[in-house]
Amino acid sequence: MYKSGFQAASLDNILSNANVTKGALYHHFGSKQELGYAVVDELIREHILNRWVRSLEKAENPIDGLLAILRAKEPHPGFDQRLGCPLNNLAQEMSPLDEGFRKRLEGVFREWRQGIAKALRRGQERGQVRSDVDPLESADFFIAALEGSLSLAKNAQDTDVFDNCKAGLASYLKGLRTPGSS
Amino acid sequence: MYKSGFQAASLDNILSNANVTKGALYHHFGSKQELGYAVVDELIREHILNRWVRSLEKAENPIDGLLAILRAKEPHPGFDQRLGCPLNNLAQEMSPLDEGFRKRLEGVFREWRQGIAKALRRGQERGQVRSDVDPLESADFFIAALEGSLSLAKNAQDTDVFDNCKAGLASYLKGLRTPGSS
DNA sequence: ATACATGCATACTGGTTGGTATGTTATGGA
DNA sequence: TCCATAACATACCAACCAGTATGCATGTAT
Repeated sequence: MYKSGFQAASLDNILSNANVTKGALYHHFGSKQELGYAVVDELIREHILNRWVRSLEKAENPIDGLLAILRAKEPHPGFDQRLGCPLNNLAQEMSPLDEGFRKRLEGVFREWRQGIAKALRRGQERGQVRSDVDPLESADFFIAALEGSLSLAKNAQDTDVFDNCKAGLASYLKGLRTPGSS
Repeated sequence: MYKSGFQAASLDNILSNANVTKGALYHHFGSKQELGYAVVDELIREHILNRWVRSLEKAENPIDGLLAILRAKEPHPGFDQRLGCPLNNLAQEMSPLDEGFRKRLEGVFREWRQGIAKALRRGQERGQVRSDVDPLESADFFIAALEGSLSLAKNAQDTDVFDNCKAGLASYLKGLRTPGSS
């Protein structure tokens, strides 16, 4: 139940949905908190790395790569558009309350950011990305704008808002290209 | 306690922090939910309207107005930077769970968006904003990027991230200006 | 002064939560 | 085959939650 948030999702609910009993859970995890940490480390982090970092390492052009991920933003199991981004959801909820969560989630954000920045830097070396672009700054802004777009879309339930935001994101990315390169 | 979220903030806690007893609360509100609705309608909505809509109506140049609000984003009582934006916090938490919350919060977002779009349109009439800009699209993207920036900053506890995002936001806004106008 | 409603305080309740104690089954080594 | 341990299941508990019942002031109209 990553619809109602971590705190509001009761263990009994989680357990019955997963067809697991409480004994089994507490045999593997010491507390609900530990379970949450494992979800961050093994599910959310893996998803971000797969989708944004590893995929960009193979891309020939970072900007085309980012645009492609953006376009394909729908079809991923368990990542419903109307429920927002699990990484940001958890971060918003738990960061002010639990330093362990905050540190883990911050780490994921940092890996994400570094992955994009690295790809942009490679793009600069290849002459695909404008040389006056600060890769880290652009990565931060891109992630912020994307997460914000997902947040608004989650709230609005209206595709218009998200389409507008996606258009804005796409044109931001295109503005990073070296002028005249496609 | 708008640090722990609406659900996690227990009534007993809220009441003791406000030096109010349960009898007094339930004399004025029928439920915790009603109290939450009132907070949205009378505190959060008012704040957004004051800061973003009414202030832009008076501005001579919408882009300068937005930049000024952005620069002054700190000193407002009750709106701690490290706790994020109350509007977005509540929206993230409650929108998927309570349609009443969602509708109210969506309304606030819509008024915000319309306020910015209207200001941009006025700027276009005055030749301050590029005429090929879609005001609604730009307003959506700006709000999304801003909320995303606040989210990341809340999580990172690191001013660098927010500074990067603010720089991105500012340069986005400046890109909306009519070329050669200031 | 009395009657009555409004505004507030306090004590309590039924239900839910994370967590635990204890019991049962499966597994694998000797 | 036997037994120790890991893997699970079930029943229970104390703490906490939103909400309520009841009591007590205070103000006001008659």
